Amino acid sequence: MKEGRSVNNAKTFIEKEKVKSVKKKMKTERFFHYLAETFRAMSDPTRTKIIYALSEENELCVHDIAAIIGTTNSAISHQLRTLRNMKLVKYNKVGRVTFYSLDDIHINNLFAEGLRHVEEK
Amino acid sequence: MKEGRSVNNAKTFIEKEKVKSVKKKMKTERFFHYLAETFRAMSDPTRTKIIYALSEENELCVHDIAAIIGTTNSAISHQLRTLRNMKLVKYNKVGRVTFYSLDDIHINNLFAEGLRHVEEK
DNA sequence: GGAATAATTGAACAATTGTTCATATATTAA
DNA sequence: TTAATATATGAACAATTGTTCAATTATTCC
Repeated sequence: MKEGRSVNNAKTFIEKEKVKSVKKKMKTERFFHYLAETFRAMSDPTRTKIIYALSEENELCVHDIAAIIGTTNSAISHQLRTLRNMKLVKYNKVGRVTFYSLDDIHINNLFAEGLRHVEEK
Repeated sequence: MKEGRSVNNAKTFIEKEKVKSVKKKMKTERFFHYLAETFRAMSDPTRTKIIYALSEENELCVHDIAAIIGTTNSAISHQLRTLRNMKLVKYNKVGRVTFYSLDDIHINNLFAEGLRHVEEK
């Protein structure tokens, strides 16, 4: 029998034990902020397009990404900065061309899991 | 040898074949928007806390989530609506108490992949 | 019925976001 | 050196977001 769940003499239905137990397992404020920021980096259509393109082709320059998505180099460059800051992409400069790719296999996994979810909904 | 990559007579370094090939694989505008929205649903610290709490305890009422996180019922209720709209959580109403839980195993997987990424960075 | 509790909702507000446009920096070619 | 190309960046703008506060709805207890 779970405490607090059934009608009882308490003023509220708060399940104190559950609250206590989960509270103990909670991570730091900083952790949740960083986790949220990671998801946020993937939360814009332009950025999901960029990530998808990179997941298909592995390495692309700014100009090509803009051509694929059909927008300006500037918009792509701004978004790549966001992805760079959140360490979702890495880059390799060759002459005046910067080639971008997904940072590591974890990003591929995380993104693939999102793809799978959307494809199945 | 990759076309367009080495110095050539073209005016630009755009790799036309790559662009063409990735363009062909691109999903619809709608798909990328929905994918972005899914990640966006997980892109706020309060919401990552809610999802984390639900991943630890499986079923929690609004009041308990607010107690765990340390904020108001109203703020939690607003955020739960966002999560409900994006089908990340489902609910089960018992009397005047609404119990929330993660919608399906895919949400658990997606969130767990995010956790793993952050824990390893 | 009336009081209390749980949750939801709407309005309002500051804060953040993503794009565009113009400009700047860096590299290459002539 | 000068012109062209590739990318990056700063300012500005509308649009969106997350919280708070107050009010509302729904249910239970007396």
